[in-house]
Amino acid sequence: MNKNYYITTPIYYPSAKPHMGHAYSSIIADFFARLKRIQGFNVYFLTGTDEHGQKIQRAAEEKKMDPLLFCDEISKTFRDLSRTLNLSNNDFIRTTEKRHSKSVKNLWNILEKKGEIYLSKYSGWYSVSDEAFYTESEIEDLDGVKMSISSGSKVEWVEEESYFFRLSNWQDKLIEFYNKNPDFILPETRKNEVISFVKSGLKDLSVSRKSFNWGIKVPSNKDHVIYVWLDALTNYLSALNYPNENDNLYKSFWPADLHLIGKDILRFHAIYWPAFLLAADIEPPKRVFGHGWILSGDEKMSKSKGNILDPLEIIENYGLDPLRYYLIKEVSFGNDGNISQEKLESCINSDLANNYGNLCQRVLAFCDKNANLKVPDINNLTEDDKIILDQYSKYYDDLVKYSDNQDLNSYINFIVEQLFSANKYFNDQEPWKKKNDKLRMNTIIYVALELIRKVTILLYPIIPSSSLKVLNIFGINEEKINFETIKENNYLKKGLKLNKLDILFKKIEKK
RNA sequence: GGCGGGGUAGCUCAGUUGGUUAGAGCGCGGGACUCAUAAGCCCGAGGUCAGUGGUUCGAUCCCACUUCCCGCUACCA
Repeated sequence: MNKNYYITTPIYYPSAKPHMGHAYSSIIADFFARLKRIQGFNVYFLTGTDEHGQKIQRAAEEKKMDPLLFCDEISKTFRDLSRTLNLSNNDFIRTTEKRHSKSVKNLWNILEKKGEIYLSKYSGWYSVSDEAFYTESEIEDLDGVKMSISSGSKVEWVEEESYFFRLSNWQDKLIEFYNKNPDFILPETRKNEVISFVKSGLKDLSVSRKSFNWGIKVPSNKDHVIYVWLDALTNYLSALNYPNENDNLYKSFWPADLHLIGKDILRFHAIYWPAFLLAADIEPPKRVFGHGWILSGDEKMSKSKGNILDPLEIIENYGLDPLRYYLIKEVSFGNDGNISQEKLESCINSDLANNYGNLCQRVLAFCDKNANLKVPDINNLTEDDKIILDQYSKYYDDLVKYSDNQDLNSYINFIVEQLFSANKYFNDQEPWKKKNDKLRMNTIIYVALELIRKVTILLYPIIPSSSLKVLNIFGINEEKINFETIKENNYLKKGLKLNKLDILFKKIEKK
């Protein structure tokens, strides 16, 4: 059985500072990376920055900066964000690195040698900011300025020699590939879009530019730089030391298990990328998941509307784990999600402080007062005890299935249910009325501690640092977290001295 | 214009391979308790499951049409 798992975020385009969308992609990817790790997988989790292209070149020129120095600066803000988000990434790749250009050139050479790339001429309306050509019908004239109708960005007439990738040859093979791999594109609705686009006919794709030079040079023709998307997508290979196919990383982790991306870059990942790879005789990734956008009050966040929720500000004010929890819980994964500060606060108070945090607190405090803060010796388990403890083994296979299907919402719904029932259990058993029945009281404490241990393991991928604080009371550190142990009902050994636990999540005072 | 997804409680969303009283969380009203971050637990109010028609013994779920929202895509200009 292959126990390796390779997951990637998009590499971010550093023309602007990080926003909530970047944070969301990264947090979700980190969730799956951590979840797979505690399930025993050897996980390779990659993120990074995409730094070539005309947009970057112009932005650097405006600041009178060397483009690489310009990228250094902004790439660093993304690297910092990874740390702020507590990402467990194994690598951070930049497309300006040598290992990357080597990899891209190699892929290019293979494609050229196989006749998949040819030199021709392109003319058309080009938008620098969109990095896309538009047909006459896709642009409009506003006061003498030509604009793209769809994106509203300025286009200019470009006529230049360009290399083309024979995408048109791959139409049928792509359809065949999608049919053979029905879960290659998720969610389903995105897959439908891609397939209908491919079926409507693919044109050869321009894969080089002569009009600027901030990029990787075409090996056989220094007048051209390689199209940013062919460049960028290859990062997923470069990080594994491609083209060294004998390298351990490459052998272990390619093809990628999951490219997690936003729906806006689906076409590149679900059409161009597998086409490039198939053409180069490289196995395509196993899955591309296009998640939705994070919206603020039903609208895309924008400066003019003043509804921007800046991830750094939110984290500063509320903490990282609450943001992670909120985004994972409240956004219906795959769909766009509306977020707001009010909802975040309500989520922190109800779910994290009152439900989970208080559960830990009440059980620990009770154990402290009545069992010297040690795992107590227990009596026989009652039916009630067993039923609640066994929920985890009962739904174990489902939980694994949710992990493999990126069914984030079912996964967290299970957790929330368990939190409610753990609180209910403690309530119904009324251990504070069992002063005359120490054994029963101890058993209730024991069961409650086990429940906290189990649910906290499930919570770890969502709120890693808070979960670790809780697992620490049992002496479980990050390396020891094992998903399978949620099936055990007697993991905690009697007499184990428990560590104290501070308040996990402070409630937000209502204004 | 074509294709796809969707319109379910005040809000955010589940769900139903068609079957007796349609679910959760939050919010709201009431109750009993006290180990706990005045947390937790119990009970309740609240929905013509977008509209109309059809198939069926029976439709929120299937079909047709209408309407609104979203995504992908085309054409005309």
